[in-house]
Amino acid sequence: MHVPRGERLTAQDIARKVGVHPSTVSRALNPATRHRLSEEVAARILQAAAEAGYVRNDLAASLRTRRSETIGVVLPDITNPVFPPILEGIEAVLAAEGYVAMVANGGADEERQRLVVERLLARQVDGLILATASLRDTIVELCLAAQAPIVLVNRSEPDADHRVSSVVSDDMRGMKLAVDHLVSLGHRRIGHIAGPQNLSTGKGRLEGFTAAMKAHGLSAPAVDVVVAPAYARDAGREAARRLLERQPDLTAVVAANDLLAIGLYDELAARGLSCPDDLSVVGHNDMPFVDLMSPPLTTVRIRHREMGEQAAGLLLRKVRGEAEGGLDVVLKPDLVVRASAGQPRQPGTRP
Amino acid sequence: MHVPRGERLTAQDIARKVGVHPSTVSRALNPATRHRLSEEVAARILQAAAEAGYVRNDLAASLRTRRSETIGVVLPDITNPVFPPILEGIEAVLAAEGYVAMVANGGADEERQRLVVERLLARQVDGLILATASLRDTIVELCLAAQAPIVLVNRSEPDADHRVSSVVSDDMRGMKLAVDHLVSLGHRRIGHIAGPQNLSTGKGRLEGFTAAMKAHGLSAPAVDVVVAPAYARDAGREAARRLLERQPDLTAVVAANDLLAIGLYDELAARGLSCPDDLSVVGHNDMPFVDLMSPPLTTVRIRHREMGEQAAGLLLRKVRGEAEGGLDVVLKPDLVVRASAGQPRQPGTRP
DNA sequence: TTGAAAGCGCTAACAA
DNA sequence: TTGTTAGCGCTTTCAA
Repeated sequence: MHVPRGERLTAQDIARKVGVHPSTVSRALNPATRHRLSEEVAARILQAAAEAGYVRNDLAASLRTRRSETIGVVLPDITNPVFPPILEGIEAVLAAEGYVAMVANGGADEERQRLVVERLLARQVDGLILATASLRDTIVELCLAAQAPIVLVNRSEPDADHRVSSVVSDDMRGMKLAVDHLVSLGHRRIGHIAGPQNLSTGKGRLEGFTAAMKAHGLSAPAVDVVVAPAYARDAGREAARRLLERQPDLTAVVAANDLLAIGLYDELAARGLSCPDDLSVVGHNDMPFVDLMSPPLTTVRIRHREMGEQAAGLLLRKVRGEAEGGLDVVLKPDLVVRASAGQPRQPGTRP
Repeated sequence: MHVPRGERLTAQDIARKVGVHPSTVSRALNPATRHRLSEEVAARILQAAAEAGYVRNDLAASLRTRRSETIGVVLPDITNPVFPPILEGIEAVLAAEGYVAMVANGGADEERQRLVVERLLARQVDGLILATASLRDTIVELCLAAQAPIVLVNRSEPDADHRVSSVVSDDMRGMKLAVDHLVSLGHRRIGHIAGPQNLSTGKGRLEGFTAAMKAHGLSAPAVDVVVAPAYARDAGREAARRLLERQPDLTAVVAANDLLAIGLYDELAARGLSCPDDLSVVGHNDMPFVDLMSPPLTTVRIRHREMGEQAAGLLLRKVRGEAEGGLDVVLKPDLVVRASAGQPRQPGTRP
């Protein structure tokens, strides 16, 4: 065991210094109770505390008040480019309210996620923001059982019983934007590289794609869908390979995610095919720097920072008892037109 | 004020259930003291705790033990692509040791950073990892005064008195790799878009660039340096504009950072110039997806995840009193050759 | 091997 | 307006 470092000053020390009782110090330091003190005493305490460099022990305060002003954030993978802006949004809102974020990378493994959430709960977080992956998992159950306020971000619970709140993008609309754009360019044979079907975004976007195609009177075999097992570049490439083999007639593909679109780029390059001349591509997310790729990716933009802000705001309201039950926030995505989707190649030709 | 949610079980509750004293429960739950108990009692306690779903209140334990097993991580900007892998590395090492990370976005503002660090200190973090920006700031002083163990990551303290430890990349070597590569391609007139000179990476890389050029017998006016005020795309573009105006003879530019290199790409595109035909470009960091840009960026790779791992490991050793004073870890970078640097254009020509 | 007692530093009900 | 008292839930001597 290590030796604890230099003793810190306590409210007792300040009290002694000023000649008041510790509870008076506590009252002076808390803006909400300060007015119950004479201005003169409050001022003397504040000054003495500042002079001595006193810093309150928030742990002790939390133990007493049962509020830690700490929020747990569980991510599956911080290196996935969608999460940093979400985290930034969360952090900004929390900081403005005096809260801090305890961030834990849960990974994809359910068991490890359980552990992470339990550890956060043991640290008495006031609530949790879950950006974890799987659609119906035990983590939500765990939090619910612990009566911890939670908000899901970038995913939602499938069941309509609205036990939990979530902040998501409108995937139906997103896919409609993508498909409408391609159809307006003249495409009729459009494929979809879908995301994992155990994720709400994977399922929702597939649904949105199908609905949008149907709205244009388009259906199989003009349509083909392949499911990628993960939102990852290599999974996208592998899915693209299967899709292009199965349906060489396709003139355009909508990917459920920019990473998958990049995998599709890889496969096109490997086949010596050109985008958009041989195949038009539309992604989803508008993650950073996709405007710099060759060709710049046309994609559906999700405002991730705002997602994080909304999630943190919603959670804080729950923590304070101002919001109850399952309240969903749905953000509107936009289409960002760049250069990866163009007119279809000559009808009937195959690349 | 919100109503505290459902009461949680305490060690007392478990003690009552099993018919032992709370301190016995504590001993059973702690693997380090469990052996001092009869196996039978320990087993009964463990089972009762598991059955009842007991979760220890870590806050109370921390208050008593003066160890929070929590590490504060201060970042200037989580959306900067270098930080997610660093954070991932930190988080992985901490998690393996039972620690969690409290992450706070400090921003660039010193005052706000102070606040953030103070808040973390108040929460009794056992130590801090600072990835914050400025070279000589008050934040380090603040931590030192509070006697909090700290490790700097991706920056170091300039003064050689080695008060603090840091984990950095070997920028001298990184710039040498970049310059050697360009020189071997035939370049003689090479410019540098330097990073902010109040950051150790900005300063170090400029130094490395100058030294590497000198080693080849190259100096002004074959050399020109322009300083970007921030590691950002637009700052890079603006710096590139100044550099290209001032020195149209340059055939190659080394950027102190990939973001700056991207800004340079932007400026080249705006001028209708081609990379690498008109100008060769080498970046620094190898951030995700620069291999997908057009042209794929030749750059110096830094192993950011490992930086995070090393920083966390080093800090944990300090927290445990196993490491003292200023211990620096320097990681070796590599050159990743892609397509943004080629042979120089015809000598004497200007693009 | 287990229990008893004390206290980490703070806040909040209650008293004065 | 301020002090007194008690206790948040845990761990850790000390004693048995």
